[in-house]
Amino acid sequence: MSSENGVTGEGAEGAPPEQLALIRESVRKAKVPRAKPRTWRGAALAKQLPVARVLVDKGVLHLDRYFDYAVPEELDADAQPGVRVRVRFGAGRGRVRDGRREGGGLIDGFLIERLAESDYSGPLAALAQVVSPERVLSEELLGLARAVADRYAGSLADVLQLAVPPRSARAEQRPSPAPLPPPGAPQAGSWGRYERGSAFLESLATGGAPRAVWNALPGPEWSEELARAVAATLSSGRGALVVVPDGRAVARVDAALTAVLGEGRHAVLTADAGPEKRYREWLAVRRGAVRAVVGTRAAMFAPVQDLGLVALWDDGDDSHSEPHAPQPHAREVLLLRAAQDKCAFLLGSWSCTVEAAQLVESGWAGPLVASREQVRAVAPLVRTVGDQDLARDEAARAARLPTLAWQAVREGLRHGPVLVQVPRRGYVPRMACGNCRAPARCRHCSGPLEGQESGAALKCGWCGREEPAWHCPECGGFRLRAQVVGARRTAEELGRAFPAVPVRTSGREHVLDTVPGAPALVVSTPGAEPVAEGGYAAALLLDGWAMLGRPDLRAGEDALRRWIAAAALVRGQGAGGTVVVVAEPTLRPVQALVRWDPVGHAVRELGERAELGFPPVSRMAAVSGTGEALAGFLSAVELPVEAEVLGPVPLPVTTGGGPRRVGAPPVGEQWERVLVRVPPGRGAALASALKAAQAARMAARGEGVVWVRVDPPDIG
DNA sequence: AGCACGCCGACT
DNA sequence: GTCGGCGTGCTC
Repeated sequence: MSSENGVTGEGAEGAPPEQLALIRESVRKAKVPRAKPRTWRGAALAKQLPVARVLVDKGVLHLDRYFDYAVPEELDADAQPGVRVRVRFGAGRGRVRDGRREGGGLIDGFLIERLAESDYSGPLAALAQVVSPERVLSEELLGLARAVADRYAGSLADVLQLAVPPRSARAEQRPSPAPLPPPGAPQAGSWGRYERGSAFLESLATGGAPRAVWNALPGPEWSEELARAVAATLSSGRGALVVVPDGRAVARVDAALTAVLGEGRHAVLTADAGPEKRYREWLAVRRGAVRAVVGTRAAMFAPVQDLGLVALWDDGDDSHSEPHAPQPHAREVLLLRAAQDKCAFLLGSWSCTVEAAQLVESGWAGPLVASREQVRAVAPLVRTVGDQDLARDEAARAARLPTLAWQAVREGLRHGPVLVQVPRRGYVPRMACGNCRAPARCRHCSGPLEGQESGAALKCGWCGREEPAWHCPECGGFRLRAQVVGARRTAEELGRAFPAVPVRTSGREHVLDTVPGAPALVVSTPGAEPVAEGGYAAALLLDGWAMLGRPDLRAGEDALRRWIAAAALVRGQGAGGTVVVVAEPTLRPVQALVRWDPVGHAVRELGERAELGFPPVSRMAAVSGTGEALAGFLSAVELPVEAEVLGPVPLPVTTGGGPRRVGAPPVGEQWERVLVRVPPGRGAALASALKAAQAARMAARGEGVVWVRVDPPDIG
């Protein structure tokens, strides 16, 4: 070890650390060249490993650089890897005031590791404070955070902000309960309904790391099935983590875990628990007192010790997408965790995303599915009402309520509650074929065509090219129509049509958890459907057009997922359960609903995405900023050679007032956006290029900010 | 981002 | 000579 860089503990006999700055001050006055490293001669430093490598928590500024600090002797014991520290961080060589050296202000950081010496050639400042001896940042969590930062071209500090909850001293003071010994292996329960279900549980219980995409049968059993997978993993002596989309799902899995495991074996991590309780639960997990976790998306980082299983429910739900930078998706984070910890992976849903299908198609995960007979036995009968039916149906055109729907509701109400799903308001209409309703796409890059004012040319939402002579590649038609919105009124009319029956509503403001099994009309927006005791007798899914006409790539998948989520609450067709969907029966998502084949739908969708160069087969990133800032960024970034830049296109100007959209430019500023697309396998190269350019831009003080978003959710 | 350092023109 | 303009670059 070199005494040149000082921090070797060699100078313990000299001046106290505060005087270091004075020493350096006099050195400077003596005009010794500054390049020569000076020593911390005289500082009372830790005798072993006197250097602390620290991640300074200061936004995007540093982009994953560590800074070395000297460890004063009195902090030696507490300054362990993983603790929160405070350090002085600021410009210049520091001023001297009252005999103390003062850099910038005190800022927070994490102690990453202790070293014998630093590779930094200047003098080291001392750690100012160890905030608490609790080692919150484990090596695994750091590795995961780093992988997530790389995947999303974000900074480590940003990811750690998502991964480590704010400290609460009171929560730290309390001792966590003593860990319980592993439970015995559970029964397979209803996992026997799936072809390889029992084998999957067996593998978990014997320490294996199976990976599966699980297409769950409709009905309420899924939460118990998840709980049994957790129990099997615990019985192997390992920990397990379950991430679900919302508080209602957490409550279901929580109850199932209590039923299967008993009290005290699992923690619940949700954002709405309040900071102290949340940190207390998190600490119990970190300390190894609790080995099983269920929670919403922030729990994806839960520091479960000796992780044996990560499980995710309903990855198509967009609440799995973290809104804070760098906006990681729970599915991708859990994929990274499964790879890093070599643990089992379970991705379950009633429906199926293209990403899930890709995991199976690529061979990374196996399918966990029930036989067609099983599906037919538990799924409701699905019927459709398309345009032709509506055209023939004069009464329906007036009331917008088709006869078939009317009959299904009336018949259903004789046997129990009937669910009516109405879409939420607020999606942008885009252009589709007026004849067959296929979305109108750009012939160059397959982006969505956006309608201008009537008469004006169509323009691509991705590359900005005009389309002067569009015709439909599906049916040859060349009439366009904007997709229409609006359905709440239909439900109100429905309520008036059945005056003897109570109408209950469940939506954003007021979400019902369950409804009794008595006849009632239950009007709900997607995602807010209450569970009915004994299942709904029937469900009516209104305005499929609105759902399918949504601008983004996932319109079909999303519509199917929402329909299936509602239909999964309906009794099986053997028990008379019926679903009526008002949508064209020739459309692919509608057919998939009728056949109850979400996996087949996702597989076909995946094939198409591969052909068109869409994610998740290729990877995309969106970069946005003012025209000037964007141009500057694009001229500086060294993209992988395969990368394709689409655009720029102007973004809609954010207007003041009303709810601010996440990811929208500052109010009143005209921003532009490009999409960058790379082929399979080049995602990491793309992310690293974008990150490097961002970092260089910060250092060079480039004009204006650009936002980088890997896996943009709204690509048309 | 702050903040100090440094290399140029007008002042006691 | 030296006080201080803001252009550059660093922060352990």
